[in-house]
Amino acid sequence: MKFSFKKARKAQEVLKKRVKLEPLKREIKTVAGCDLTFLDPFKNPITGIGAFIVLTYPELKVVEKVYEVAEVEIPYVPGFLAFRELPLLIKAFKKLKRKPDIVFIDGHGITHPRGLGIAAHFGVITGIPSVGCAKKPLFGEFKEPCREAGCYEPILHPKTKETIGYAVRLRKNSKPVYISPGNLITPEEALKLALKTARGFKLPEPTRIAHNYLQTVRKGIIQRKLQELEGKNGS
DNA sequence: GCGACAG
DNA sequence: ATCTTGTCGC
Repeated sequence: MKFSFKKARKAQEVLKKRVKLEPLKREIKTVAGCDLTFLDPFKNPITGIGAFIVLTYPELKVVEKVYEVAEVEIPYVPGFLAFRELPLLIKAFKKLKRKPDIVFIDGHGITHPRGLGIAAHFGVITGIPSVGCAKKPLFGEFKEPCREAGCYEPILHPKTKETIGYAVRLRKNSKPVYISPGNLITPEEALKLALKTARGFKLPEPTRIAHNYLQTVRKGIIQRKLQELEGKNGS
């Protein structure tokens, strides 16, 4: 059965009704970051690797890391990233022994054409508060933040003019990141959390550490494959 | 109709 | 979603 983007769109419209932009209910003690890459990202983006890391908050010390490998079936189409990446990310998430109080996801939360980017989608199906952190804008209107670290500008919904997220500069002269609530958090709380988990890099720590960890895992898997191949050939 | 388009 | 190398700004 072929994947239907028409049905996926319908699913997003239904799930969007379950997004709650309400203040956090619990004190944040742990923050997770996650990321997904492929063994061969540009030539053959099929074998995916998904990773989750858990950090203490506000100290930002790593307390757990997990990863999972699986074939990714659905192609990437802007606006439908969740259908491609969420199945593997959820698999990795289930391996965590300590469930985090909140999760940072690579990609948008509600700053999405149908209000349900991957971070909002994750938050709705897991019931865990989530924040979207994207490296490129997708939806909404905003002004360029000033060049200093900590500068930000609201991202406004084109029709309602409501604040749905923030373009935030976490490092001086770096490109901004695009922060928006996924679920069970307000735009202002998402902004505050992004600023408080920044450590002078372009990306907030949960996202940055998850990305670094995944790079290490990916290189390890490639090395291991090369070693196996070498043993067979006796070269 | 055209351009833009998270990872 | 990657890698490598060089260059530039802070």
